Amino acid sequence: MPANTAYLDQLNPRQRQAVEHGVLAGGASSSAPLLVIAGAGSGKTNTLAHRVAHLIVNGADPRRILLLTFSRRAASEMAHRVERIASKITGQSAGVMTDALTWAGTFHGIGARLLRDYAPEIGLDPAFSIHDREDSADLMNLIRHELGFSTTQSRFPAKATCLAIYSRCVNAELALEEVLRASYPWCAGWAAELRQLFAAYVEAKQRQNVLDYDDLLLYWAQMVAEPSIAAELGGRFDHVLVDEYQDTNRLQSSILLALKPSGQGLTVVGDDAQSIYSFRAATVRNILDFPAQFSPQAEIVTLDRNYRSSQPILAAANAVIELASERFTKNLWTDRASTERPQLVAVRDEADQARYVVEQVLTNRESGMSLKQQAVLFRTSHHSGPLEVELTRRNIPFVKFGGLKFLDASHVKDLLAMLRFVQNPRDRVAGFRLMQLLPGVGPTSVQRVLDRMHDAADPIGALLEVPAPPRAGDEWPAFVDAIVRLRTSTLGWPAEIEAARIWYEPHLDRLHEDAATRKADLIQLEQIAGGYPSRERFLTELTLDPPDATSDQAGVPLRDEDYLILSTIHSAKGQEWKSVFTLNVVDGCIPSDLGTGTTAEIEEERRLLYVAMTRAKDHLHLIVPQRFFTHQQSTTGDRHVYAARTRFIPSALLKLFERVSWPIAVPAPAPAASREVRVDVGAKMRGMWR
DNA sequence: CTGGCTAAACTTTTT
DNA sequence: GTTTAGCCAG
Repeated sequence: MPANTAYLDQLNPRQRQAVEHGVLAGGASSSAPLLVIAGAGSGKTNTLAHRVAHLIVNGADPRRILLLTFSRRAASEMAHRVERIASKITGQSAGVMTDALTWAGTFHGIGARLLRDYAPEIGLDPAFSIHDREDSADLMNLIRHELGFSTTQSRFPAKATCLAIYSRCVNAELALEEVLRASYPWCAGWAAELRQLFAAYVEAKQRQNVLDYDDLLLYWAQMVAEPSIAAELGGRFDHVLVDEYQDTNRLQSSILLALKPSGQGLTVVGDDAQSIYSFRAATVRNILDFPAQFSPQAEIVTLDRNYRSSQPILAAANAVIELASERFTKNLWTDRASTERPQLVAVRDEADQARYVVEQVLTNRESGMSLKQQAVLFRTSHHSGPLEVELTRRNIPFVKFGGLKFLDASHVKDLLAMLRFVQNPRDRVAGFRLMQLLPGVGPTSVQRVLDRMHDAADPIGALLEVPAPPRAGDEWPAFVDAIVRLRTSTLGWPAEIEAARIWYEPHLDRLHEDAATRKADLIQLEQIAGGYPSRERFLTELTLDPPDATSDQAGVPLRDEDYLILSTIHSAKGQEWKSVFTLNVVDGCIPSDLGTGTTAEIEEERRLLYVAMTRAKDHLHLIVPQRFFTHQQSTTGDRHVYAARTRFIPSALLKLFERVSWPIAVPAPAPAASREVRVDVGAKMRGMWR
C-alpha cells in the first residue's frame, strides 16, 4: 500500500468498501465480482473514479483496465477524475498513468475498436463504415423498396419503425413475433414480410461492408461466443468496470459474461430507480440477476446517502419513487437541511411557463447564481420550443442538449456522405445520397451505377467506366474526378474535407435558398474535423459520439461564457445543478401520451420524473401549465386542452411541495366597451389596395 | 427518367 | 410542423 492513504478517509464507509473491494497490493484482485447499487447523488462517479485510481495506485496496469460508460462524455470525465485523484495520491502528475487508461468508452465505441482489431480473425473487412440511425433507416428503406413493400395495399410500417423493430429483436435477444406482440401490435400482420426484410437488410449490410449501431454489439457478442477469442479478450483486461448498469441490455450483459465468466475483476455500478432506457431494450434484470450469475456470488454494496439535494427535495423525490409498483432500492437520506420545499408552480399556459422560467432564472442570476448553475429539463425535445423563443428574445445565452443535432442537417449529411463514399465506395446509402445531388440524376440512374460498382471487384474502376447518366452533363465527370482525387490525394487530413466542400458548394448553392448559413455550418464541420487524426477516426467517432449540444457546434468561443442549460431528462442523467426547472409536469407530457400503453412504460415515466427531481441541489421548480394549445389538423383548427398535474404527484404528496400560482395577480383587463374606436386601421389597410 | 407538385400520414427518449 | 407516396409534365 502507498504511504498516503488520506484520500480514502474522505469517503464514507460504504464508498470506501466499494473502492477497496478485492484490491490487494500489486494490482491483483482475488475476490468475487462487485455490484454497487448507487442512488442518485450518492457519489457514484466519485466512488468509481476512486476505485479505478486505487487500483492503479496499487499496481494495476491502466492499459489492462476496461471502463465502460454510458456516453463518451462520461468516459472522459471519469478519466479526468481518476487522473486528479491519482496525482493527489502519488504527489506527482499522474498523466502518464491515466493516458494509459485507453480502454475507457461506451460499449459501442469500444466494440468498434475491438472489431477493427479482430476483423481479420472474424471474416470482417477492417475498413467497415458505421451507419448512424438515419443511415440505417435509409438502407432499410432501399431494401423495403426493392422487395416491393412500399407499394402494398395497406401501408407497410415506415422505415424508422422497421429499424426500431429490428433493433429491439437484436438488443433484447427476443424473437420477432415476441417483439411484435409486446411492442408493435399494429405491425403483427407483417411478421413474414418483416422477417424477409431483415434478412435482406443483414445481407445488404455485409455486401456493403457497413455496420449499424446494433452490429457493434452483436458482432462483439458473436465474436466472444467463440471460446478461444473470449478467453484471449477477457485475458487482455484485469479489471472490467461498468457504469450505469441499469441502462444496459441483454446483449451487453452477455458480452460481459463472456469476457469474465467467473466475474473475477468485474465491477458494475447502477441504480434501478434511475432506469430510463428500456425503449432501447435496457433491462433492470441485468442488475437484479447480476449477483447470482457467479459463484461465489457478487458482493453488493449499497450507497444510499445523498450528498446532492436538500432534505425537502429528497423527501419529495423519495415520495414520488415510493409509489412505484416495484422497487428494489431503499430511500435515500441526507443531512443537508433546508426550509425550502420544492415548488409546484401553476401557470396559465406554455407561454407563461417560458416567462416564469426566464424571470426566475434572471432573479437567481442577480442574486449571484450563474446561468450555468441552473438548468431547465423536459420530457421531449420540442417542449422547450416556447422557452427557446423567449430566451432568444431576452438575449439569454443557452445550450440545448438532446433533440435535433447538428449532424442531422441535410447539408452536413451530404458532405459526410461524400467522405464516407470515398472511404468505402460500397456504402450504398452514401452513394445514393451523394449522386442524387447532381442535376439530372435520380434514383434510377444511381441504382444502375451502384449496381455496376457492386458487381465489380474494383468499385472505383467500375465508377470510372460506367456510362454517365444521360442528363448529368459536365457534373458527372467532375463528380467522378473529385472522388478519385480524394481517394488518391496526398492532401492529408483535414485538408481533404475542404476539398470535398469545394466540390459540394456549387450544388449547395443550386439546391438551397439559404446556402450562406449552411456554408457556415460546413466550415464549422471542418473545424471539428481538425480535432481528429484521420478521416476514418473522424467518421467513426462522429457517428458514435455526435456533438450532442449546440455548444459543440458553436465551438470554443462559448465555452468560457455563461449560459443556461436546456436538456431532455434523458440527457441530464448523471448531472446536477443548484437550481432545476422541470417543464410540463402534466399528464400527457410526464407520463408522455405515447408511453402509457403498459404498466412497465408508465413506471419508466415515473422514474423519469424521479431522475429530473434528483438533479436539483437547492432549488427545484416543477411547472404545471393549465392549458395547452394543440396544433393538430383538427377540423376546427387550433384548440386548447386543459391538462392535469402529473399522476405521479397525487394529492397525498402535495404537502411536500410549496404550491405557487404565477403570475401572482392577473390584472383585470379594461372592459372593451369602455374604449372607443379612434381609428379603423383595418379599413385603411383595405383601402391601400383599392 | 427526373423533378416538381399534391395529398395524406405521423409525431419520445439515444448509442 | 414534417416526411412520404403517388401523380404528371417535360
